[in-house]
Amino acid sequence: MPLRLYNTLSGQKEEFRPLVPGQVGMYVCGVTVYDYCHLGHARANIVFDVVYRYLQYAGYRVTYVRNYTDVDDKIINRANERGISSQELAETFIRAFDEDMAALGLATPTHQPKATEFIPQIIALVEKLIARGLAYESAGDVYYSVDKFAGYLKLSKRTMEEMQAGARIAPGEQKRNPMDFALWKAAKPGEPSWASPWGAGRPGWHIECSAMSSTLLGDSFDIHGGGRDLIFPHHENEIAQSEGASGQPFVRYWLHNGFVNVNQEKMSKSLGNFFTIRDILDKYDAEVVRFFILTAHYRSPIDFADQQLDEAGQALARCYEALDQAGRVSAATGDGAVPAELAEAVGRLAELDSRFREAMDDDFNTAQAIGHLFEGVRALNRLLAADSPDLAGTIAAGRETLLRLGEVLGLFRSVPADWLNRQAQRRLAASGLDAAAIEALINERQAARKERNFKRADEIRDILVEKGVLLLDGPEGTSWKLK
RNA sequence: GGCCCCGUCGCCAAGUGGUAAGGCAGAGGUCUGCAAAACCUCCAUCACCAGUUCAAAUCUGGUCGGGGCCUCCA
Repeated sequence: MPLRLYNTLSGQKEEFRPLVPGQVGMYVCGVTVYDYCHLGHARANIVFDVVYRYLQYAGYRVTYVRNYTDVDDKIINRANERGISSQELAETFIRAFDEDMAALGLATPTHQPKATEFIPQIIALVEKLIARGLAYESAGDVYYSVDKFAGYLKLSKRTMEEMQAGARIAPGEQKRNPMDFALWKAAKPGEPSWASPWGAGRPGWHIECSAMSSTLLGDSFDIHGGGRDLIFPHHENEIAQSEGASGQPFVRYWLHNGFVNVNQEKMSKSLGNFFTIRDILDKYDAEVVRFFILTAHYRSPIDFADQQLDEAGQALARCYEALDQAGRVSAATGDGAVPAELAEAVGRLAELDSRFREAMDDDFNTAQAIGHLFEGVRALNRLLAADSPDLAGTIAAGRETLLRLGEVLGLFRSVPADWLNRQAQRRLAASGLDAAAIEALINERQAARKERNFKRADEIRDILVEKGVLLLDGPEGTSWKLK
């Protein structure tokens, strides 16, 4: 079954046919580096990380470009507030972004260009747009003349009339049409600037992406991604710039991820209801965050709530428990015979890869793919419960499959026992309980059990249960975990 | 105001014409001295109304409810 993906441009799912068979060029709008990233950035980047991983798993050679926009009004303003240079500010937050993405387990893109490294290409692009009559200079600024580009608003599917209401001309701007947008801004005192044919200045917002994508991927490429909120104006303007300059179709497939909501409302800086990635990773395991994000389809909104993250942690633990158990099964010694009642479970595991691909081929339906992984986990647990040496080979193969598919989603990448242990530590720290005191009670209970004083043993269990501590009696003694 | 999206079990969430995946929580059972984990069994007719169709959660119209975009934003 071919890969199908939802193209914002056409408004429907389409079969994916890359420009060059077997290869994919993909550009994702990164961040404007003026602050720490929030959960919304985490979602966008995780979603496209999975797209990147899956395309590779499906056999494509992928060139993945994710940019840093490191020159912009917001950066300049923030830098001025802090009394540092915008370059210094940008570098600080580029570093922070890199750390956050690494913490979330993202694969590194093929290229991570910075806008300020592409100033010559940006200037050349603006010159080309002027030469083609699509842009005009006005008092040191250069604006894109949107009514000269026939395809304008084809991505956001609006009309100029609909947009006019919200269009504004900011003080100091010399636009012919309120909808025109700046390609180049004349330098004001104290701003970073570069020499250009129109005097000292700096790029406008959208142009850097057109310049970087065409340089690194060509005038036409396969996939362009970003958050929904970038559809207008950012991506619309990119299309106008890139297609206006090259005369070629810019992007074949536009992919946009949905928002992260908090209490049913969009999380955004203007509403002040955002959580930074750092805030979240302080409280939750990075893989739990990734898992949570991938349990919803990428185009749907997701509502962030503690309860959801806790449940995601429980669910992920179920996977790691099974992987841990499966990893402990010693090498096959039997003849590999499968009892009839386990044939279904074995079949599940055998089909897992194709089911997973089927889900992912349907517009990267990670929610469904994860559903299949859980069926795999159950099947694996069934085989483990049978406790038969004959099944060791099958269990090992099933475990390998789960790990391989998990890797495509960026999941199951820890040593299971380590992950489970880390979770336990994290919860213990959060609970404020004293591990030594718990251990002491466990020792007392062990002594009681030895004397077959089950009354006292159960009392101790009850005491600990009340504190949220569960005792686990195993062949190698008693361990414990938090409820 | 214009345009658009959504409303599926207690919670989360797939499914977009052929009779409801999965996770969490819950109930019963197996296992266990007792527990936990695991396994087995059970647990929804898809906001409402009216249509189209042999057949609708899935299509059409309407009602109610929630959200987004139109301005910087993943």
